[in-house]
Amino acid sequence: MTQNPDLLRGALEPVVLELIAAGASYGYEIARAVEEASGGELLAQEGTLYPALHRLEKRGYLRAAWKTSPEGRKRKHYHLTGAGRRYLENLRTEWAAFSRTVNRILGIAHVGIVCP
Amino acid sequence: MTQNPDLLRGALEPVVLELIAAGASYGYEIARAVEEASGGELLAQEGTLYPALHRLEKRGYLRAAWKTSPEGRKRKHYHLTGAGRRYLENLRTEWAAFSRTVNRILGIAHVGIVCP
DNA sequence: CATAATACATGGCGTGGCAAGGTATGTCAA
DNA sequence: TTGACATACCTTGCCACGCCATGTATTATG
Repeated sequence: MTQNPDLLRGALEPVVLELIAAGASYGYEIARAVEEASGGELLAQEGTLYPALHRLEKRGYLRAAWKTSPEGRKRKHYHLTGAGRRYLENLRTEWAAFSRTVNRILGIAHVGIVCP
Repeated sequence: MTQNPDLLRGALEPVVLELIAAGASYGYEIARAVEEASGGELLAQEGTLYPALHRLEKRGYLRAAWKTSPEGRKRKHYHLTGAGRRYLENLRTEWAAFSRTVNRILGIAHVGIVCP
């Protein structure tokens, strides 16, 4: 697991938004999705994730709604707004360019189409 | 140019160390090297770079020596220590794993050997 | 002689991850 | 039943660090 907090700072937003776009809906589920999607490499601590969701909501990229699960648990469900989808697309582009640049400088394998 | 400070946080150290390992030596030169190596994508502001160099020196990854250029300017030249080389290698590995994971989640092109 | 480029440095601001702690409910085994 | 555990939300304080602004010198240039 990556234990350097500074790495997560640049990637948490796009990852969270991406997973919500992919169907993860409420906080606890999103936290699990981050772990699972990263093969345990990424960990979104609760004290990190919940404030992040609130920020994204406040900025208009997410909308939230309280619902009750079949088992009777209250959950706050998030979904992307239109602005959120556009923002995610921007973050994706930004991250792709950035990681490509850093990889190149660090001499890490080229980002490219994998041989068929 | 990436204008998101949070991205730089996770990558500044490895990039700076890498460029010093590649021959960049003093602050001003390193700042230029960051710009040039990234094709203008990355920018190490002086208020960011100098403290970063001081931190790396304090942690024992860099050693510094004042010299005077042929034109008579004072420059603080840095070079990697043994620990610095090992640290850079760790950072490289960490970054490679991290960026690979995030790229996969964001659905960005696979990292792999480019077709010959 | 003024302006720009070179070269170093620092202080205050704001952001945000993390540790720690808090509240509440459902499930399940002993 | 009770106690432990998973689920599910939240917040506060700490600290690290990038950025902006500013300061100080020296050399080069027009």
